[in-house]
Amino acid sequence: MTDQVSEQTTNRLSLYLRFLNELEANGVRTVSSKVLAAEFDLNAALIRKDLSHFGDLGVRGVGYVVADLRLRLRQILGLDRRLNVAIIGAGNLGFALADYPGFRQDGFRVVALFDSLPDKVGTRSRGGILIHDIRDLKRVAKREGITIAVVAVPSGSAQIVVNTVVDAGIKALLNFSPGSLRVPRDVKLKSVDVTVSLESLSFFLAKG
Amino acid sequence: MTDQVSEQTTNRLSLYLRFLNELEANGVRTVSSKVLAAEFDLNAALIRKDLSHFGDLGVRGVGYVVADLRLRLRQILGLDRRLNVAIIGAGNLGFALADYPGFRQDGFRVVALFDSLPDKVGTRSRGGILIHDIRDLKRVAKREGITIAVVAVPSGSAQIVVNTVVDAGIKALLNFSPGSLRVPRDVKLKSVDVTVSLESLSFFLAKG
DNA sequence: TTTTGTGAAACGCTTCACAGCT
DNA sequence: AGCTGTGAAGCGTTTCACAAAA
Repeated sequence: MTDQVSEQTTNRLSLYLRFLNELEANGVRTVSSKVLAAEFDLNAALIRKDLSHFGDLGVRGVGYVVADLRLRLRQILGLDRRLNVAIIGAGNLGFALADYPGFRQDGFRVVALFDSLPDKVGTRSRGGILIHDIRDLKRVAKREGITIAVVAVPSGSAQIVVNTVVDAGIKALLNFSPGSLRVPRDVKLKSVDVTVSLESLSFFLAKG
Repeated sequence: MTDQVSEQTTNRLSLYLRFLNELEANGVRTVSSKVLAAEFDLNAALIRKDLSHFGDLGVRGVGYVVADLRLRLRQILGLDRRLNVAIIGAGNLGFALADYPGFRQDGFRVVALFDSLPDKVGTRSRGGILIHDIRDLKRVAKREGITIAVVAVPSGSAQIVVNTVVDAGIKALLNFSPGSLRVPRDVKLKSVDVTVSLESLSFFLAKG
């Protein structure tokens, strides 16, 4: 078990977990790979393969016990502990993310905002998150136990900000700035590129 | 040419285009697949394959003429015309996206916000985008020539909103709400799931 | 009988390697 | 000589199909 798990598999584990949360809330006891497959428009064998990476989680003839699988997935995804998140960039997007209620549910806690503008430093988001000076990132990250940084700054300063984050010892980054960014191999960078997504939609429209 | 182009290829075309914009601004005349490959940490053959789907865009012994390739990519991606975008959900994220300056650059124009809350309808975003009643979506979409909708509403109302968007005749959707959504086969739905991204980072941290 | 777990087959994407053009 | 365009090989992911378990 736990050989090498692909990114696509881990992304799907997240989706399964979300659905299991719903099922448990609705009092559903067990669920089969077939039901999961229907929910996500996937092949049932794929779901069984995804889960089989982590041991024999199911029961033949029955399916998966919702409560057990849910707990196990939370463990696998590392959600069975607090994850403290910093948001870099106190612009519109940074504020929106800082106050996004979806995070709290899943064990993520936004504990600090960072910006370089003196006017912003010391003030708070609507939700009450304090804005720190980006120069204090390393110190605050240590003190607050920040393990994930969300980068929401203009593309011009993205690489410098990423370097600062890496230097602060943070190993996991979610980036919203457009453009190519470099990180050391032991650091994980995930990027959300809204322009790329929109242009992909435009391509779809253009080709009929 | 133009057989079946994968999503991954179209996503990369977007990246190439962004870099070509930079190169042209810097007065660079030609670029090779090798240079593009270095910029994006890809294999040069992959870049040539991506581009070869659309005809013989390069010159042997020389590379690609920056200005020509840039124009051709804009055409291929359908960016050689105005693309009018509606944002559904006038919350923090909706506002942030509505006023995001990156869109305007690429030919995307956010022409309307929509919400269901009477207090919001009739007011404007900081950037001046008018908030319409979601019930007027079909009418406004027709009038304004909206071809892309960005869905930024709470997950509970996402499917209903998506149905409304589809009913308004919009064929391309970018969704920011978590959860599975259904659209007809002739409609393209792209989803950005921030929770899935964060959980994927958490998995990375958890496994060391 | 139902449903999992899993080798083997199928598929799709990426890389290799080189012919062909400038 | 340099670089593209591309068939073939390589590789990773998904699907098939079935033995094994409840």
